[in-house]
Amino acid sequence: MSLRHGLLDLLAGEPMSGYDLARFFGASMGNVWPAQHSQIYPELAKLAAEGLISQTGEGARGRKVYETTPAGIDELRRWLRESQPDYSFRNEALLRVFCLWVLPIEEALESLARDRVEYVRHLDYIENVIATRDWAANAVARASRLSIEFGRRFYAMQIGWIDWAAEQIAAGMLEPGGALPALVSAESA
Amino acid sequence: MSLRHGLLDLLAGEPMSGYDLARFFGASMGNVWPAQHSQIYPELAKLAAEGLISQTGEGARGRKVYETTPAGIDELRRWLRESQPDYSFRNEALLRVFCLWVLPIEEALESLARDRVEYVRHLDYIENVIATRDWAANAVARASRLSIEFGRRFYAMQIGWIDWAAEQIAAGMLEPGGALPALVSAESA
DNA sequence: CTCCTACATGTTGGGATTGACATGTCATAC
DNA sequence: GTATGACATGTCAATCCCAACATGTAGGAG
Repeated sequence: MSLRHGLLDLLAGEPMSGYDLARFFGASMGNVWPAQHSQIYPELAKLAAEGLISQTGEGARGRKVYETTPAGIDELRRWLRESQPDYSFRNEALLRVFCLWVLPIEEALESLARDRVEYVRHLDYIENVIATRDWAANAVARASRLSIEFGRRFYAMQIGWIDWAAEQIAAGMLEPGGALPALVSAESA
Repeated sequence: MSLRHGLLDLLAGEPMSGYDLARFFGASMGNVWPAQHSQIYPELAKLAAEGLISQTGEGARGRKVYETTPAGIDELRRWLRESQPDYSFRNEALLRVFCLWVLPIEEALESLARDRVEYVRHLDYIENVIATRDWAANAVARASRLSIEFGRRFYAMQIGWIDWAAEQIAAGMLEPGGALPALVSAESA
């Protein structure tokens, strides 16, 4: 039930169409709550039916522009106040690190190196965004600045962590060392 | 399709039952890939049917102990090699920060303070785990050490970030400042 | 000997999410 | 004029995932 609140937030900051949201998600909120257009359009219809957003404009090619209503803002407020956040998270890249011991050292290092490239790319992008956008424009933009700062620190942290992990592995941390003889796989047989 | 690989990894490290896995998930891998027992049991049945794990023991109360087969290890290896990781992630706590501008400054700060308590708790727990467990025992444990280090840095980073964000907000960053007059909600009317 | 708790494994209904399918419009370049 | 690509909205089937339901066992306390 979080997508709807993300949409309410975005549509409170600036009236937008589903198409805009789908693209905008990729660049901003999509970094903390990804969503495809196939999920966004039905959710917009539901929000509109509940009066939490309203269609305030129409454009070419059937474009529908929505805006969060005062009731929508209140719902956002209610959500923040009355529900406690779910702090759990999924991280597939990290799950892979758990499994890295099944690969030869060289491949494990390559895997981490690929992750590193990804994180550096994110960090560069974020630093560019921070330097380029106008973060004082309105309250929504200012709140976004808080979240994007999280992203900056997050990716910087991950790069540091990858470098540490690679160092550990290079120093022989994952070497079999005689452990787990039962796990010799068909491949190595 | 990541749960299955998490299970393959855990059952390669140590033969376990679904019950063990469900509890173990909460303490280790569950931090990067949460799963309920209602998801674990059917997945174990599927993995067993595919020959990627096999039941190697039986205990009291219908307990079934599974172990990853060599074919399962190979599948783990294939997964790491042939698929690229999905780097996207969901973070509800961060989504909330995006929305924090709808709350009075005081409440926004309280919200961050609650998050901080949570992160400190995680960090303390992780530092205890790092100090207590035997991380040299086997390759699986050594690989886990890499992931838990991520957790340590992740929570430390978040605490630093929260403190920064709270400072920004306290300094008036979210103050309306005349912006967004259209967003006055029913509540403040 | 009974009650309670922890152990242990399942199923089921529903909501969340994705990828593929489907449809139609407008602008521009050729 | 027409082909192409970006714009724009939607649906559908399948999967993922969770909360709740359902069932039964072993051990220990009293």
